[in-house]
Amino acid sequence: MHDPQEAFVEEIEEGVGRIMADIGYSGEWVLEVPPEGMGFRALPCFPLASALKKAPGEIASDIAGRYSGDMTISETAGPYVNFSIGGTALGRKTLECLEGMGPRYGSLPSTGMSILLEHTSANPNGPLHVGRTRNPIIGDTMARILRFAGDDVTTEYYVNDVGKQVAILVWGTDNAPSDLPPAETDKADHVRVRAYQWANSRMEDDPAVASEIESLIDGVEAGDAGTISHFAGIVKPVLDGMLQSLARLNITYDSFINESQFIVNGDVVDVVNGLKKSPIAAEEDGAWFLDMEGLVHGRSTKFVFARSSGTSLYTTRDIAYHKDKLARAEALIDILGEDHKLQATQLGHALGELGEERRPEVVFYSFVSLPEGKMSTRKGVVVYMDDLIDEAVELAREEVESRRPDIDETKKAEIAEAVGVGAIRYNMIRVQSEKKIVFKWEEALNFDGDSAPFAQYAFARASSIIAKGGKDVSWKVFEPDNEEARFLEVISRFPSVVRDCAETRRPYRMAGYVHDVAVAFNQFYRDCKVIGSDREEERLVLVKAARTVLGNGLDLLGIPHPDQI
RNA sequence: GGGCCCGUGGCCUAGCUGGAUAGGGCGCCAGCCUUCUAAGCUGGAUGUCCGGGGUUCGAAUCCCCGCGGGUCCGCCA
Repeated sequence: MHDPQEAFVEEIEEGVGRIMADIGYSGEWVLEVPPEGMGFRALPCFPLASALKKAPGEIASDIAGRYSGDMTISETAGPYVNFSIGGTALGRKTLECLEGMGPRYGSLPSTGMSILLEHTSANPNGPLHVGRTRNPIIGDTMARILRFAGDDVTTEYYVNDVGKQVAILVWGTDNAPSDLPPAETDKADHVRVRAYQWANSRMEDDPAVASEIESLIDGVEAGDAGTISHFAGIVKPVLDGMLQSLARLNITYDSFINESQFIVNGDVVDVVNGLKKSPIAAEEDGAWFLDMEGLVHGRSTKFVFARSSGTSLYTTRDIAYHKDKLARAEALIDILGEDHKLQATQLGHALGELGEERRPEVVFYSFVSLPEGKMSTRKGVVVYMDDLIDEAVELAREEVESRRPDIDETKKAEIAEAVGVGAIRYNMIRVQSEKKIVFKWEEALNFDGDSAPFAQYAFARASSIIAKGGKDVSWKVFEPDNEEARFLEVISRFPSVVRDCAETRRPYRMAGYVHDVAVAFNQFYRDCKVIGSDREEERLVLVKAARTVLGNGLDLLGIPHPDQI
């Protein structure tokens, strides 16, 4: 019902399993997806050779000879047994799933698992820059995929409203002269980052400023209500500005939680007291730490959780936050930059010391840098996300202007926005998260090939054919010809790709699949005339299938897909 | 000094639980718009899979040693 490939895979696995028992092989074996044109699944027989004391080729032909299935057939190919699906069974099965699932094709049944996924959580001290964009894009895409794969997901933004960066922002906002260079927009994140940058340079020059900022932090740490609400008043507009930019990328959150909460409600004190009881806890000059000798590597293995001054640390608050999250969901996923790797393992051990069995699962990503080096909001060496979006939308706007002079201005603007935003999201998600990205304008603004516009364009083509068909296309199961079956094979992979992305927590693979579908559809478009052909009704169903899968795939990537582009 | 991640044609990238000719994309060259949107399609050139050892019937994939890049090892966040 959900996955057209499932029944075939099961039949092959059962059949092969029986043969393995018959020939007395109890070792490992796996089915793999063979290269293009060699069937549906393959069984390499090399691993069986030494156990059975026979040549792989001989074993392969033996297994192929013994195999029998209702829907699948086997064939020897040297040391491999290749399994193929007889006739058009896969195509028909795919059409059946499409008919049964309709617009939800690709989604998986509910797992009943509640997942709290924390992402972004950027300090609210200025506009998001391109480097900070990778986190929300990975997080939001992951959330969309997990939901589609049946998990019950809540996304959360942990607002750092009490840290040093924010204190610098607050001091700057309170003390900045009125003649600071004005921002190019009136968005609060852009306006107030000027005060933040100014405060940073003042702090470096003047120790008195540094100590004023320190005392602000102490006020918050002490749980002083006045200081906390003063902070909140300054942070709120900045955070709103950041959220506005994220919303433009179709990224929103189910929940927000303030870091200050854990100071105010006493959770941090509980964590500190709990950790002090740990057998690996120790005191040194009035500060408390966990000695993680043997658990972590580096110059120091001490994990400090209480300062000699008695105030808490970011990491301690983070432990309190994770305990809180653990109480709210069955599983936790955090999206973090690779610079947080050590902290994540320290956090895990600390939770263990507090008697917590579960651990947050972490998806790490490497940084996005500029060709000239690291980005820094403080130094102003940045490409702001807002500027990148504006630039992408503007470029898309010029494209639309020259390609589609026929449509009205509102429509053009809508398409430009969709293409610009899509290009950015696609470009940021398509690469495996552990690879670093060097930001280059020409790549970020690429509208050809392996890009969002490529897939959006295919979607629009599909939409336009259906519109031209003139009537509602209803799903139906029919006998596909060769070209059609080839296309349906790509469509049949969607549910298993969703499962793979969700289970391995690798959202970037969805981008690759969407690209494959667009390529397959473009070929189908070239080879198979739809409107006016004698297979018009059947082919319209395939176009609808393409539109459904492309649409759902783009939704999973958070990329808009207008019907015309 | 130590830990973790990355290193694939000029550029970006998939493949990495070892297996059938290393997939894509950008760029380059040559074609295709009286045919459902050419942001498309077809064909072509371009690869010491960072280097060296090892394990194996077989290594881009596993192990060891290097090299290059990233990142971390604060009573900062």
